[in-house]
Amino acid sequence: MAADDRPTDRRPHRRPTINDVAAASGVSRGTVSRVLTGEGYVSKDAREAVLRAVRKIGYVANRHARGLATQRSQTVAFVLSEPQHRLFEDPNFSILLRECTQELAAHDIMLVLTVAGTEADRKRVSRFVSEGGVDGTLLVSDRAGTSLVDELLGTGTPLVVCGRPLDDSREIAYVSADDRDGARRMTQHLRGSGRERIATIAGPQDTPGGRERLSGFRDVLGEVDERMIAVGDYSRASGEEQMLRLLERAPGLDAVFVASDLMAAGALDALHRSGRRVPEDVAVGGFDDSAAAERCDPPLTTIRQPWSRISKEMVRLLLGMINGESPAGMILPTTLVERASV
Amino acid sequence: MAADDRPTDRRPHRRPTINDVAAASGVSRGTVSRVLTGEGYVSKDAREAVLRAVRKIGYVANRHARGLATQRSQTVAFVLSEPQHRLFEDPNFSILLRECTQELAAHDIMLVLTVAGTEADRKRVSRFVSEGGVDGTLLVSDRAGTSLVDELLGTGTPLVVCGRPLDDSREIAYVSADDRDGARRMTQHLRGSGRERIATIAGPQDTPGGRERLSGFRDVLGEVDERMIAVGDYSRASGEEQMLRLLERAPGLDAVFVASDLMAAGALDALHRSGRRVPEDVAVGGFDDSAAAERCDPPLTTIRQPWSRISKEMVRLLLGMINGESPAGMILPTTLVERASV
DNA sequence: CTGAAAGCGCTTACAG
DNA sequence: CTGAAAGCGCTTACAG
Repeated sequence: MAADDRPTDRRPHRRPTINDVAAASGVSRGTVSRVLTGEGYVSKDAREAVLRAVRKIGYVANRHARGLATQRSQTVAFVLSEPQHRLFEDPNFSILLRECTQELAAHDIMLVLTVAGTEADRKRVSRFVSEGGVDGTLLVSDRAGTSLVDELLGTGTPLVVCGRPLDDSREIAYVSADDRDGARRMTQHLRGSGRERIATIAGPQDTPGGRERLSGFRDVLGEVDERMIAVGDYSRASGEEQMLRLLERAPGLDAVFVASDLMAAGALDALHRSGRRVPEDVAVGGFDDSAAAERCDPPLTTIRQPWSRISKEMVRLLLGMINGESPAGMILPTTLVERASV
Repeated sequence: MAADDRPTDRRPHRRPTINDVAAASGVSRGTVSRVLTGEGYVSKDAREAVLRAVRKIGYVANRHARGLATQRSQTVAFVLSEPQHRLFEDPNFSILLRECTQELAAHDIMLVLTVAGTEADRKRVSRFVSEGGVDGTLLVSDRAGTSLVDELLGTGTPLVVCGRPLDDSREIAYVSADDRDGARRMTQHLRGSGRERIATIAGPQDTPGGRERLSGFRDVLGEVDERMIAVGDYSRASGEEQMLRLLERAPGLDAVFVASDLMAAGALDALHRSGRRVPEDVAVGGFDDSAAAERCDPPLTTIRQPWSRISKEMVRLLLGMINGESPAGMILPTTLVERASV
């Protein structure tokens, strides 16, 4: 490559440092730092001179230098341990991410998202955290049982999990919707609408949500015929599939509680195809109140998770832990959203 | 809060440093660093002693210290400047993200994602980049005209944009599918199927893709009746809406090239509702080959963008620039995917 | 209110 | 092949 093949200003021109600011404003480095961090007393004159110099030379503090000196990165990781496609399917993640970003921004903390779908990803993420890249991490995962939680915990950095950890033997901070109570509510609602043969399509039984929602269902109905219980994997396709199985095993069912809206959408397809009218022949209750719920035909009666509140509490807990507080678990109430499927 | 309210090991126990490793392995700090970075010569004995010590005391290098010394963060940002919901709607982003993560991982570089939907977000992201938080950034945005590009460019850190920048007056690196040629291909395909009254629902005209695809359409048809041209905003709803407008203005149309699959899905709804059969009465061609394309009824004939290749080239360009190479633009070919809607 | 100095934990020529 | 030392760019007691 010829020398003049490279454009004029490609050479890595030196960024201004705090020394440049000090020189330009006629004060010491210490004083510059004090006005920038807002710590300690600085005279009005000095402050103004510094600020002017900063603006003039376009100074921005070096993140590594600051991090090294303060032992803080002012950054928090939002890690998604789900296989990636789920992130993009589930609108809940979107809300969670937005809310957490805003909440942290209010504390002048940067939020970076990392995806840890594969084992290699997980390794990289926990190394990133160990290295002090972030002050804490928010973990979003249904499979809280994976090694990631352990690795993250092992780094010694504060961790808050979204959703109830499967293994609660350790002292781990989390925020979760009250899945069990939500499931109870919906089941009661179905029964309250006069239904008597209520089935369920539960979520995966290796996830806390999957288990809790099934427990809630059982809480209300007591002893239930096992043929009325099917288990899906939260995907739309599995909702369809399991609905067909239920119809085969219990053609007379008149209601079904489906543990996620996405599966419920699949179940609706199956019901339509089998000639059932919803809600006339079969009532359908979902869970999540995702965007898909409204678009269903008929619009889905479902359980809303308080995502906004969940995000806020996650951030609050994490910031607390970063400042030395001990971890805690929080369970937040859900609400029933009535539409037309029951 | 009582003193014993805090659990036993909450105090921020000091992390081992390179000095601890040096002490434990009986060599100097310099030597430890050499084995860790892989630079310079180190005797086999020394290397093994160091590695043993590292493992024993669980040493992980401090990211800030290393970053300060090397002036590199070994991290790249993946910034999404779209309003967030789009990320979660568009499966293309998912692919792009996964591929970029993998590609960078091969170079031992961490990828962090940040969302810059609001103006405040954009400010925070560019500050993050200015501070040296990352060595370069991959920007995913259709509205490459926003201030974000300028701000990012202004930081002096390497930047590669996904999609062709609207304003190409600056020397900016980008990778894009050949939108114009893709649109040409599809239009030709529609004409090749015997259609004679071909309309289009274009994308937003303030996006490069929106413009290019319309240009491609025009390239093939030459002078076209402006009533055959509608403009949507890439959303499903707008596809439906614009299709209805087209049908009103040109009831005799027998084909429509829709600039995105999502809009095409909306257009299909409108066509069905108006009693048109697809493809018998009206042929529909999409763009993107998103997951939705296959699920359409009928499955959508569309243009596939080479996302995997795009990701690879973006990373390659970025790493090159980080190492001093000059920016470049790349345009990659698309392919026609035939399904049942034409 | 402010300067001088030590320190954060690494890397990297430079001698040897 | 390896140690001693300087340096990366900040922050923060400590004097004054």
